[in-house]
Parts: sequence; structure tokens; C-alpha cells
Amino acid sequence: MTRQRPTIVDVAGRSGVSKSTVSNVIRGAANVSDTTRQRVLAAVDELGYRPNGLARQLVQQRTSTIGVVVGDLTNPIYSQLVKLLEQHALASGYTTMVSNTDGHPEREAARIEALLERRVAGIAMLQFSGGRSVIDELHDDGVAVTVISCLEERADCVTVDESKGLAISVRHLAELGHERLAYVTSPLIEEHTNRARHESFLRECKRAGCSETAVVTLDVEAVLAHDADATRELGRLLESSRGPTGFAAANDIVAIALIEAAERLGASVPERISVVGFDGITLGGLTRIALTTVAQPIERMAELGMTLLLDRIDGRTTSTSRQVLLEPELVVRATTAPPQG
Amino acid sequence: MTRQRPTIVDVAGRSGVSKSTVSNVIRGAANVSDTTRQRVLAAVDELGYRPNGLARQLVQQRTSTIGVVVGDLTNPIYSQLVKLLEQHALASGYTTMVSNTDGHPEREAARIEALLERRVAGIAMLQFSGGRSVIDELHDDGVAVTVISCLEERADCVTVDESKGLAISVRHLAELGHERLAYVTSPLIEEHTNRARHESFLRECKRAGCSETAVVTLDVEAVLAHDADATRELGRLLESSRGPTGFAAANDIVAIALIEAAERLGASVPERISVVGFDGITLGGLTRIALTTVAQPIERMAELGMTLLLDRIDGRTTSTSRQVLLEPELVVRATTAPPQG
DNA sequence: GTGAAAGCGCTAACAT
DNA sequence: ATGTTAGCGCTTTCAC
Repeated sequence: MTRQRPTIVDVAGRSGVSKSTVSNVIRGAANVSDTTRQRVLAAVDELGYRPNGLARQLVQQRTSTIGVVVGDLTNPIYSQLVKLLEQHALASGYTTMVSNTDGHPEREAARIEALLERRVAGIAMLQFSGGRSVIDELHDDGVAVTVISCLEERADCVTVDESKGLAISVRHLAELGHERLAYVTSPLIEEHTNRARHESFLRECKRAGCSETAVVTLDVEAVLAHDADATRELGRLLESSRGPTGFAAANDIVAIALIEAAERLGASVPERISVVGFDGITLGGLTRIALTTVAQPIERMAELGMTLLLDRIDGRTTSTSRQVLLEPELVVRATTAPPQG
Repeated sequence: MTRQRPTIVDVAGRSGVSKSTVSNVIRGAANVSDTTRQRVLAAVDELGYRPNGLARQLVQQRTSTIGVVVGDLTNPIYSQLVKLLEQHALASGYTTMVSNTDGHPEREAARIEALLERRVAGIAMLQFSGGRSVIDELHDDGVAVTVISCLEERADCVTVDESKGLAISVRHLAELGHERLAYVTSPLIEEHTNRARHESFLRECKRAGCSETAVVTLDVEAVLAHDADATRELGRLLESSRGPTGFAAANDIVAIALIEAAERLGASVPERISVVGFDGITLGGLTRIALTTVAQPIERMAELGMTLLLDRIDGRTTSTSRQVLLEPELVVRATTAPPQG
């Protein structure tokens, strides 16, 4: 199939110059007479020559590829982030290579290995699980890494202030008068992030004088597939008269799944229970959903994240790791209300 | 930063063998004694050697990278598809490189060019806009291409039967008793696909004896951002007593935006108007949305699409282009009902 | 302004 | 079973 592509030598032959001159022309280097340039360009055109990026990157000892490792591309917050990162990378002459890990640490390690074999210039990790070893290994390898949307002290990182994250949800629920709260999460949420958010939840519960009655773990896919098993745990919680009335979710997708599950069980939101999400995905703004949530400034996260990474790649930064903490913002819509009765 | 990485030569030196032997070991070739293998492996470990994929791919004249070109990664149907494609590619030893085009033909061309310079083994195009020239050029270059989720005769392609697509929506609306129908689309939907779906809409309207009163173009982002301008056109349509009561959308996201816009304008769904989507995104299954839609079998699309592409890459297929047509399936939920009064 | 030559890190015959 | 050799397509000194 793949007919032999013309190389720089073919172009050189056709235009009667040496290959270095051709190289000079296609790289837009100086020191090429106008007439030669024209002839070379003509030959390029006639032959349909296209530079071989592999060869170029091999000899230059640097690539223009940036790896992006993401837990779940299906979560709108991440697909949005990936899209923004690609735009920023492109604007600086880089191409991205996206790897989905589905939250599995082994898959994460494998995908990172693949990126490294391709000698990516740097890696942006959204929701990263591997724990210290991964980061350390990358550091040893001298690969630029930026972690986006979760806190990681050992690397450059831009994230929403995790300590404030869930605290804002809890405070909002407490101010509405809710006294018994639950934390809602999903198996897809990476361990590190989950722990941080849960701790933030517990801390603020204590401070606000609320009791934390439960941790609910929801299999989002199963809930959406109308699997009855997936809502059983929640069902028991809702039956109890001393059960929680306020639910703080680890992210918007979980929050939406919770609303779905609760309402299918006959507990309407916000009349019977209140729910607040985390992330600020666009769909939460739909009138039919109207999710109260703690929004992350994802445009800024993407922009700053890519800036940090590129600075590191280009050696503009040699300092130790830098953390950028952004402010989350409460967006009150219609899934929260004072508790009834 | 990037400290000089060890090469195959370093490993050879350290283990006291030639570099071809090292090469044999890491490629798992036969003809290596067990003792030598151990020594080489030990050296690999001590040095932290990692093969350079660029060099390997350059000399082998083939890469294990597959390009994926997508219009809007933010649309769940595509992020899902991309995720599935990545899984299938991975299972066959390939890595994917995703490019988002936001539907711009120029950006599409640029991204394809970048993929070709990286000498990707093949390209999977989801929602492709470039028209004939792009496909032809790729064909001339001898690059394997598979188009997924929209019809393209000049290339391998797997898609839902476009001619049936919107027809199913229209028939459903007609059977409920709707007589005046509208087609709803968005600027983000690629021209080709849009035309096919619109034609399918018109054809079936005629057959079912419905009148097509309008084409509504909705800027989804603007609607979700609660921009009043974005709903003006729809507002006029809904005011008229002879306006459409049944809306067939070009995809689910548009359908959801339409519901949002209509209900904000006071026209509730499905009491005042009925809406049917296209794609079958998971979120449509939420009780609060309950979108009636024409679902695509995306698992099969991803699987077949990747199979077609890999067959072509490996030269198992030399025939002319093959089209696979899959059956769309109507999923009736709660955004459609008989017209009132 | 242009060309010759030396690699980049690896694979794949071909010798030994 | 292991080593030698010749590239893959390009960039980049360094001469001319």
C-alpha cells in the first residue's frame, strides 16, 4: 500500500542541489538564494514531498509531542480540559497525545511508558493515580510533568484549592439548615483526589457542627443503566428517618447520578434531599438539571497548566516544583434547598 | 533538564556484547543464550534504559500510531467513541493520537498534515468535513483511512444507515400525530452529515405526509450559556399557532439544547412540543432528560471501525473501499407525545 | 550561498 | 549464538 514516499534526497536530486540546501529551505533557514529556494519549492510540490517528523525529531533530540494522561475522557470536565489543553499546545507548536486510563494505575503506568518511548517533550496529568513512584520516576527521567486538577506537591501542578473544595459544599448545606450530611463518590474517582475531598468534607462538617452520617459510593454507569443493585445502598439510607438530608458529591457526574438514583427511589431533589456537585460541567446548567455545584475555573486551569509545562520543557523553569492554587466558586442553582420537616 | 538517556550502545558496553545482541534481547528475538539475555537485561535495568521509539519507527518504516480526528471532543458521543477506539487500538498494539478540529475544515487539514508528518499508520476520522480533496489526497499518499459515524463512499467507512437515520425520527413523530415538523441542527455539525440527515428528514416528511415548516439552527454553547439571542429564532417559531409541534434534531446535544431553549420560552416538552434526538448518548437516559432518540450502536461502530482500519494498515484488505451500514434504533422515552389541541 | 560528512538510536541482513 | 555493517531521513557543523 504505502508507496515509497519521496525523501529529502529525491527533492535534492530533482532540483539539482544538495540535501543540506533542501533542508535549509524547508526549515526556512537563512542563507538560501531566492532562485534556489524557488526551484527547491517547485520540486517539493511536484514530488509531493512531506518532511518525515520521526527523522527530524530523532536527530534533533527533541519532539513536539505532549502526552496527556486522563482518567475518564467521558467525563465532560476532562474532555473539556483535554480540548483546551490541545488548543494551547497547538498554539505553541506542540501536538498532544491523549491516553485514557479509566482510573487503573497499571494502565496509567503502561500509557506513560508508551509516551516515554515516544520521547514526548512533557506530560500533562489530569487525575493521576500512580502515587509517588510514578512522579519520582518521571522526575528521574528528566521529563517535564504538570499535574492538573489534583494536588501533587512533588510536581508542577495547578488545581483548585483542595482544602476549600468540599468545604464550600458543606458550608452551603449547613447554612441552608441541613444537619446530617453524606459524602458521595464513585469508584472512577482517583484515590488521591477522593481522599482529599473526603477529608475536606469531614473537616468542614465538624466545623459547621453537622454530623457526617455516611459515605455513598455510586457506580455511575450502573445507575445510568437503571441497574437496581446500584441504588440499593442509597435506598437504605433514604428510608431511615435519621438519614442524611444533604449530599456533597465528589464531582458533578456523581451528583447527577445521585439525583437520578434518589428520584427513582421516590426522594425528590431538592424537596426531600439537597445535592451539591463539584466541577461545574456545562450540562449542570440545564434547567432540567439545575445542579448546585462548586465550579472549577477550567479555562484558567488549562491555560496555566500548559504554561507551566511549556516553561519546564523549554527550561525556562529550573526551580523546584510550583503549585498554583485556584479559587473554586459556589454556583447555586436548584438542587439545594432548606430541609423539609 | 533532559539528561542524556542511555542508548542501546550503553547497554551493549555495560553487558559486554554487541548492540545487535542487545537489540535481539529487547525485541524478544530468538537466538540469544539465556546467560547473555540475563546479563543484558540486568544492564538494561541498571542503566534505566528505555528503547527510543522514534529511532525504531524510523528504521522500521512503520509506526504504531493511529490518528483520530474528531470534530468536537466535548460531545459525549465522540468522547465515548474516542475512548473505545483507543481501547481497541491498544489491544492491537497501537497508540492513538487525537486531534480536535471544532468542525473547521482548515484546522482539520492542518491536523491531518501534522499526523502525516508523524507518519501515522492510519487515520480514523469521526465526523469529517474536508470534502473529497482530503480523502483523495490521503488515498494518494497511501495512508489507511476509515471514516466512522458518517457516510463516505471513497473510503472505508462504518456508519449508521444515514438514509434511515432521521426517517425514523420523522416516522415516530408522524405516528404520534404530529403534522408540522422542524429539523434542528447546529453549526458544529459537519456539513456533509448535516445535509444527509436533513435530506433524510425531508424525504420522510413527504412520505409521511407531514409538512416541514422550518430548519432551526441552534448555537448549543450560547443556549447553555443562557444567551437570549440564541433562542430568538425558536421563540418566533413557537409563537405562531401554525408553527411546528414536532422537532427532529440532528443529534442529542442539539435536542437537549432545544428542550432547554423551548422550556425557557415557556413551551414545555412533550406537552407543547415533541423532540427526538439522534445518537443515543448516555445522559439522554437520565429521568430528568428522558430524551426520545435514535440510537447509534457505538460499541459496534468503534469495534468495526478499528477492525477495518487495522485490516487496511496490515494490507489484509486491498480491495476498494468497504462501507458497513449499521441499523439505528429508536429509543422512546419522554420527550415525545401526541400533539395537544 | 552551497555542499560534504558525521551522526541521531535503532533494526536487519549477512558474516562468523 | 554473537558480531559487523549498512542504512532509515533528517539536521548540523564545517569547508569551500
